[in-house]
Amino acid sequence: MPAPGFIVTRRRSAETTRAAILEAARCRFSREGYEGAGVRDIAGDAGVDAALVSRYFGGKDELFAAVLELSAKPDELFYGAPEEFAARIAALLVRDPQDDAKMDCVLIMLRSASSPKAAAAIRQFIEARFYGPMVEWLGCADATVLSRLLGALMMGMGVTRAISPDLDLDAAGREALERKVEAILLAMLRPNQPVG
Amino acid sequence: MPAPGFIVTRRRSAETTRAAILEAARCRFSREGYEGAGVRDIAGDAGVDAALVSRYFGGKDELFAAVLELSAKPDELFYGAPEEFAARIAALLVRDPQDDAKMDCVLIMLRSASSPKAAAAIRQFIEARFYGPMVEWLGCADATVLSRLLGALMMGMGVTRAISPDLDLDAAGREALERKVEAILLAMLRPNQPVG
DNA sequence: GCCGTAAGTCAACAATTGATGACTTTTAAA
DNA sequence: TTTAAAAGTCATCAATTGTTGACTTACGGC
Repeated sequence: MPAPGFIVTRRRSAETTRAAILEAARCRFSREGYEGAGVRDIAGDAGVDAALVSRYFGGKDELFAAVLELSAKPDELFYGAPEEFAARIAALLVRDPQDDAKMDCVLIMLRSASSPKAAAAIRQFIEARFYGPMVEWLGCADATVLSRLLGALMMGMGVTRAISPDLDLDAAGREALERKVEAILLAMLRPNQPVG
Repeated sequence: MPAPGFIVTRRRSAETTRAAILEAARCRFSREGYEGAGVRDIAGDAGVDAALVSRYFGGKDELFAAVLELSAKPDELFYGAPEEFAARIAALLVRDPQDDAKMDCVLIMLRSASSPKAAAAIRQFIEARFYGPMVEWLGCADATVLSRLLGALMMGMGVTRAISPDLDLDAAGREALERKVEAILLAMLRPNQPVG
């Protein structure tokens, strides 16, 4: 806490502010999408001038691509045995707080999918960093087809929670939904077993 | 085809142009979302001046709400026995052309969910015209919870096809995916039967 | 045929957007 | 301490947004 009359100011460092902009952009993009998030808002959150965004990243497009690259952590999603995967992802989709960074890439994708400017970056990112690792983890013959099904449920839950974070359910309802999501995920991975 | 020197012009009618604006707006909103679709674009598609949008509907917000109200045809989605429902919806989600009006409400919802301006209208619409009829059709005890699961898969497929209409699959892959979606839908509705 | 009114057009508005170049401040090496 | 480059700020640009008011055109009852 500085004495009265003094102000706290961050030490000037290109790397630090670059990271601050990236973090603020990740937050804004995941909440408001590519179109909705303004460069001034992002810069404001990062505590820097809006001009620095264009300076450091070349433009909003490149910033968006950089955020996608940053928030791409598929190894945090696709691993483990089917049972463990189903339980973990179900908890992530239903229970986890919305601002959890793990789901950010999904949120960013779906919130920006309708923007023509972001579409190119989105498509490339999805294929390389979402479906790709998913298919590799699945490993089975129809992995590509199956990945669309899995991805749809994950993105769909993302949309649903984006619209209303508590899913318009009480605690018991969310608990029940988490069980259902877990069962369905497992059913997708093991098509020959009952869901119940 | 009019002779050279003559132009075709629509007969002046408030009702007709109102409908034309609504149709153009439905199309644009479902493709570009609330923020992405401009009033000038919509008016251009409808073949009228942009000023008429504000004139007839009061503003972009009200136009959006009117489009939601227009494209709300839940009775075209939620009916039939589980087997028939699963087959029909699977075809709709995987096979149908993207510009089919039946899925427009889903597309509009997900493409505009991130816009604060449209969020209020979206939430109200979803509850009243999507989850409501779905829960009523389901009829079972945990219908509300189940509706979130069903809705998530439907919206997720919508997002997926919004990003790449052909799902990045060949014809055989789409056929296989449609079977999988059908099986999963049925599994959601009948949790005690195997998926295979 | 005339004319009031509804329907449509046009120009312009204020606000916001992303981006740029000139300028000032800080930093760290010499 | 000096100084040159890096880092940050500011004012401003051009484009686009939704919206409004004044104007012009076309329709239908008299």
